[in-house]
Amino acid sequence: MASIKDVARLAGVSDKTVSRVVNREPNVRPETIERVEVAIQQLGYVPNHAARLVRSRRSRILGILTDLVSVTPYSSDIVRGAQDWAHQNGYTVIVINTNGNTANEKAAWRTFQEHSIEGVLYVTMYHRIVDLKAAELPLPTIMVNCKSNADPELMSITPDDCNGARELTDYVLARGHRRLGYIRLNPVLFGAQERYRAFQDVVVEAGIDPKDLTIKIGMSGAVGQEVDHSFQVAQKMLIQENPPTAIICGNDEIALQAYMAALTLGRKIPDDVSIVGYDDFKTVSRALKPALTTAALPYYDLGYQACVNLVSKIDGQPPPLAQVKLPCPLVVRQSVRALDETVQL
Amino acid sequence: MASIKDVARLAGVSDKTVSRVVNREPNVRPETIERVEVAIQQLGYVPNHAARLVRSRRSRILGILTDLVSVTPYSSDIVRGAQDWAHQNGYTVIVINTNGNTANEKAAWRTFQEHSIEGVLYVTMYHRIVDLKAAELPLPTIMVNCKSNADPELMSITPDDCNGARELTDYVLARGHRRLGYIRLNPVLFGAQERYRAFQDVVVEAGIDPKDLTIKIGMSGAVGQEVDHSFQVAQKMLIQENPPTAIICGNDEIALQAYMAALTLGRKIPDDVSIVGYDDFKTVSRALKPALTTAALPYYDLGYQACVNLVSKIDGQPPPLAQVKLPCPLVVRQSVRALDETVQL
DNA sequence: TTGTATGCGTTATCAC
DNA sequence: GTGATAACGCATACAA
Repeated sequence: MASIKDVARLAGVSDKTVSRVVNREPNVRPETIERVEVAIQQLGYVPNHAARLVRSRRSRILGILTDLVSVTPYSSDIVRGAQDWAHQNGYTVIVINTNGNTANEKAAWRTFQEHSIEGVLYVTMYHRIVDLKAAELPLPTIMVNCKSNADPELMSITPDDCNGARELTDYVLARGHRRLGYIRLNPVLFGAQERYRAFQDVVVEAGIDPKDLTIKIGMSGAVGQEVDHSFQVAQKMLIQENPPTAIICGNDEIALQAYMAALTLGRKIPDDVSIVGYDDFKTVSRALKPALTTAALPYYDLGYQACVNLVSKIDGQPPPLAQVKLPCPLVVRQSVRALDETVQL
Repeated sequence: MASIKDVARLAGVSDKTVSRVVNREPNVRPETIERVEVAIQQLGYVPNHAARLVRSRRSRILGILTDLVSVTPYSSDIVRGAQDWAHQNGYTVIVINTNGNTANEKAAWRTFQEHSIEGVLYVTMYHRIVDLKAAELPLPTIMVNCKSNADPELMSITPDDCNGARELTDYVLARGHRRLGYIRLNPVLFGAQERYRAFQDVVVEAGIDPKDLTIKIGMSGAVGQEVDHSFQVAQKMLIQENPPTAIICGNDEIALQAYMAALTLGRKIPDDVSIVGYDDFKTVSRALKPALTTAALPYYDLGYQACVNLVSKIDGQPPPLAQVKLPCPLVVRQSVRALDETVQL
């Protein structure tokens, strides 16, 4: 590999002048720049990041720590968002997946330190609570899709499951539904709790009769190996006396099960029963017939915005807030029917 | 950050001795090792990768270049497989997503060079042909999920779509099906072509009457923005006179459409119609009722094995083969019915 | 506008 | 076994 000295020799200038050209520093005569650039071209010179880093201490590398990527394919959009921001802003990214294993996580932090990383995105694939403390972390860190109750100073960025679920429920109610089914996501998940609580709040505020509510758990078990009984749950719901006119599902995968259950029973969606999901897991939500109305998890933006906040903190600018929530926009498709005598939204 | 010198001073030894301990070189007295390690602990010393790299020229970093991660969520398992191998073997990985954009790709190669990367995994999210030439690449490279017709020397590792499709078709035929539907994946995709050709070959070899075959295209258009008409196609197939007893789908997403179509028409799977997919896209294949019989794309292994082959080449050991194919194992679930008078497999 | 001296944290070489 | 010294490729500070 050609070094800065080779370029200098070929261009007939000193190392420092080449350095100036490469780093676009001022005070170099245009014709010198030209000569240097020709030499760079000829030699195929590319600056050596390591050597640069030894002196300058700015690595322009961000670390991303992820846990269970294998389980939730779409959440890797968090990583994509972060990478996009990074590359648009001259940063490079090192991603390390721990598989939720503590030893791996420890090794990852060490690797980050070895590479003089400037800051870390601590990403979980499920929205959850992780009780880290800033003081225990060796590098500036932002939690993504998770947050710490132990340390309110620790920056975090999470989806606003609560508001998303409110809007979704509001939407269903606004279309005249009063007899509701709710199939809960694994209660272990923080997002599941928030969604469910929001649903409850809205339903109480709207004065829905509790007797008109059928609430069941669709998934349970440890994260990554849950058992899914939402198909059976949905079927039971549908064959009961006075079945719900709309079923709100904890996420899109449950909604898929509800679809299968309804179709198997010969029910039409949304004519016989309306269904909504959550996540906007596109391979499901867009593929279903009719396409699924749901709330979109802002994975990509989570990663992108996390970088913005993290780097602004590293650069010493105080970030707007320690705890940021990103909206989960309602995605209206065709799976909810407006009941008679109802004003269309 | 503590440096090797700080450790040396605290331990009362020279820099070089610390270096020896850190790198587990021989010829250090055990008690010296002990003293040094205590000092390392106390100072929280972590070796500086950049400084190390300036001297040693071995970065132990691998680069991964990906194209359209956003479109095919599961294919990011390629990256996961590669990362796992890397971390198990003391390597670090830098992933750069180009979004299929040429300018991004050029920038990525440059970034790789700046970081003195040892080798590159050129990963495509769809199985396809990319006509690169080894001589034009600045770093040792292996193509993953794609290959070059332009340069047979260029290493590649791809899924064996051809054999996977053969096995799948064989499986369906072995269960007594003779009237077959085939819904093709986007013919633009190389994998789609291989799968279709294999299907044709098997069907001819088995002496199936061409009149008993209904073959349609389910998806078309540019990669990443295709139009999906497989739902309609499947419905038409099912309402025709003498409908197929089994429908072979180009992939699992099409299979999902076929399921919806069948259920909407009140057909039972697999009693009225058997369905198989391809890919083993688990959010679909496992979620469907009944669960989908399909062939699994070996994404994870592709990434993992690519690293093995690439690094063995970098280390000067000749890799077994330039062009490696990995099997797509048949995943038997419940979506295919054995017709009467048929021996169970 | 350009060049020189020095040092970053580490490893390589060779001497003790 | 251990240590002194040079060298890696570049940036910083300062001199010319």
